[in-house]
Amino acid sequence: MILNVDLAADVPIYQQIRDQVVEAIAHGALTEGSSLPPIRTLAADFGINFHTVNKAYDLLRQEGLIRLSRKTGAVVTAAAADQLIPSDWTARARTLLAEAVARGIPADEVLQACRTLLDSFGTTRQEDTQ
Amino acid sequence: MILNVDLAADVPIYQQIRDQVVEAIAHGALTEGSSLPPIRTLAADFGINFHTVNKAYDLLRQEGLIRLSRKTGAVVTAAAADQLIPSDWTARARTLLAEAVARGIPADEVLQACRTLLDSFGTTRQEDTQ
DNA sequence: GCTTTTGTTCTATTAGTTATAGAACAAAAG
DNA sequence: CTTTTGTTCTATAACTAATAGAACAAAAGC
Repeated sequence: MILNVDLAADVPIYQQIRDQVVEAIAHGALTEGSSLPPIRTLAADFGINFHTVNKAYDLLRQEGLIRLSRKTGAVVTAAAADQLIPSDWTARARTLLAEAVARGIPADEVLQACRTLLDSFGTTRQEDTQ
Repeated sequence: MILNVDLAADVPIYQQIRDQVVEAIAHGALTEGSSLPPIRTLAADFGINFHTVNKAYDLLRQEGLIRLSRKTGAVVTAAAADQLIPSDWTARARTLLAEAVARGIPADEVLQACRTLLDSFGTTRQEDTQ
């Protein structure tokens, strides 16, 4: 699990941590039962305050992606199978896809870019650790 | 052009305005040369401050989607053909798609949702105003 | 010419967010 | 009993979002 934070980016640090954990779960780099580092450890590694890491973990807990407890720390939960796509996700996707189309990028290119990204998530799972 | 703002939403008002204009351009409801309402008019319609609308329009101008001038107001610019997908767009798409996959939604369902959204952008253009 | 309309720019204030800091608590492992 | 861990509290500084008011400048319309 390699995380990076960019203190100068316009994305908040706690959001960057949250996003990278989400991507690691999608890639299969983090699976059910995987442990995340203790908040104080991760904060020390990044040279940031532990409250910032705590905020990122708390957000992931609210989203149901990890569970938190004393001593066992932060553990990735099982993804419930056959989930429905939440309407707020669709709304955010609509805005993001519209942005590309409004800029003049052909719809089929946008869809291909999505396909490529989704394909990249399937390539780092247990069976084919490359 | 019908715009709506939700004062209680966690998305900033100026961002909501910007997003809806982007989606209107993607749908073809706004095309090259279309005029947006004057900032004071739009602000009065929503019951918000004109500086907030000004911020949204300024953002759209920075993105190259509209051009602003006194008296002609805000006008939608032509989308440059054959644009490349910007890397920051890909990064945001990666995070959004990863979020769906991490929640247990199958990749093919996510891709189908993207396809459906992209298809919906093509249905309101000049040739087939339904 | 004068008024109106329009975007633009300036200062200012209030409320909320982000990140930091320090202290303390509580549960559980060793 | 100590250490490790998440959790909770107060506090502060810097930044963002939204509002408010004033004023400016260019161009249209009369």
